[in-house]
Amino acid sequence: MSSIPSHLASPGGSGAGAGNLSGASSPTFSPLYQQIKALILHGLQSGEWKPGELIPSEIELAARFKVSQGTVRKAIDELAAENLVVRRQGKGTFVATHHEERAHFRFLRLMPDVGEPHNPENHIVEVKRLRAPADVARLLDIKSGDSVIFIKRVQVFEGAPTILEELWLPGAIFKGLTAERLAEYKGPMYGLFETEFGTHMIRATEKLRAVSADQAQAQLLNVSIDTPLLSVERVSFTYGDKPVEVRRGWYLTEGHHYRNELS
Amino acid sequence: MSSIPSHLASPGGSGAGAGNLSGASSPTFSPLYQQIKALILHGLQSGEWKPGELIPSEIELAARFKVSQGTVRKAIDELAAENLVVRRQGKGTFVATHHEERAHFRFLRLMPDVGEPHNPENHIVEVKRLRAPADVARLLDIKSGDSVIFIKRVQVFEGAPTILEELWLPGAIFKGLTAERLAEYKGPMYGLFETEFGTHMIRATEKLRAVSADQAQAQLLNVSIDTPLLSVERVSFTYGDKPVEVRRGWYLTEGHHYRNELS
DNA sequence: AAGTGGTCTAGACCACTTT
DNA sequence: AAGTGGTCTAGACCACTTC
Repeated sequence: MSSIPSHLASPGGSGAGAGNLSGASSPTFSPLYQQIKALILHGLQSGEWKPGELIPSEIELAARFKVSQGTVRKAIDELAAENLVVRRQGKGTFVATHHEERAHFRFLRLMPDVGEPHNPENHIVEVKRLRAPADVARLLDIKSGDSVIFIKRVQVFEGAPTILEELWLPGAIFKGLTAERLAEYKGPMYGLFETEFGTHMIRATEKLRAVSADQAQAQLLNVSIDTPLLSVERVSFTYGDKPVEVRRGWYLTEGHHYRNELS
Repeated sequence: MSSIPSHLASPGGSGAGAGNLSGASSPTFSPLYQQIKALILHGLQSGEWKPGELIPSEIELAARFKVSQGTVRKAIDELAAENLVVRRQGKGTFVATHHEERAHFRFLRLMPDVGEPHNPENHIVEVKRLRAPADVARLLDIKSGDSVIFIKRVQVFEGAPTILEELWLPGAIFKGLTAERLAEYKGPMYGLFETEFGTHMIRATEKLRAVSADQAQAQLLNVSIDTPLLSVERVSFTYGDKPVEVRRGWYLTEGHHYRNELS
């Protein structure tokens, strides 16, 4: 099912001079490598190459798209910079996956104040289907009242309950997700989403606040009411900037902190 | 500091071991463009080109370093990706500066929940010299007891006190910094550091926690005691990963949030 | 030995800015 | 018109991995 891309309208390019400026209005150009990038992105989005798999070599892509290897290289360079693919010298270029040590801590920012980061235990508190509240629906870009999966869980670090999270997932995508499947799954939840539901998270936005633990939160985290908690509201996106998860977390930050790098 | 920046041109001695290009495999090698990047970085660090200034063109740098323009380009690409320089087509490549709208919100992550971000008013509470406590000294990579400048300030957004900050700066670098100068200065403090003290921040690490306001903090922020505050501990670095600021902030997050992008 | 990504070069042309 | 960064090409060679 190799889709031969339609002709790329290249403004530049040496040799065959296709570059035209004489047209009255040239509203949009994009560089050739951006068009190539979009084509590769489409291959990722459509599932032509799945997470963990090898994509065609630069030379092969260059031949397929009828451009030079250097142009393919620049396209892949950007995809690699965005963590969508991973280059491995001598082996090839792979679709990024959450089933890697490398990706584990990209979305888990809570670190122990001393010592090495550890993988949390996962305690599922509740899983149910319900109709999306207005605020969640807006964030997920679905209609208010559409079916969503609601998950409540507690993550335990070294025996201490530390993170309480509530997740809302679009029911249309995550149909069939059960508490049992979640409970038995080892590793990051994004790995499960990727493997079982074909939905690969690529980026997220977060809003952080300091709040006081209410009665229910205090009980689940085994602290007293009004303990300060770090509130983290996350919206995660898959290819095409499509939102696929709303996650509200409350982090206990005694002995842990949320790390961030500014550059 | 004792090197002569203007004679980077001769390839013979530059880089100490970076001499030949066609070199056989040696224990340590770095790609040419990384060596060029290091040389340009040295020009930035040594003050040969100051923030806001134009650096030599790619062609000129290529001639100076005796490499191709493409190699210089790749070196500058990385520097631009790290926000150390800014490329402007048709004009040239400029040293990054904090005196730009563009940079203003790179280190100010607190955003209003609704509406556009606004520039805060700056209220200096206290400025004094003192001896570095052990924890601050460790973070600043100086000796405990060395002179540091201590600054306490409150930032006011739209009339509401929102951020309380305490800064520790190495006395050796920020000699002569006074409350008056701070109070009268408009714009981001990093702009002042850059212009008046020749110290340009390039990156920072932060640790975030949720805490309860103590008596003094509550009073300065005009909230009741035990109000949850977002605690932000920042260490800022200049060229060469040298720490030059420790900043401890307490953010009021009612009506504001700390935004973060994960990718 | 063959295939992959990584580096480096040289040259061409384009888009943008200033002179 | 001249200079700058931006794009694109073609070819060479290197380093790493696998066969």
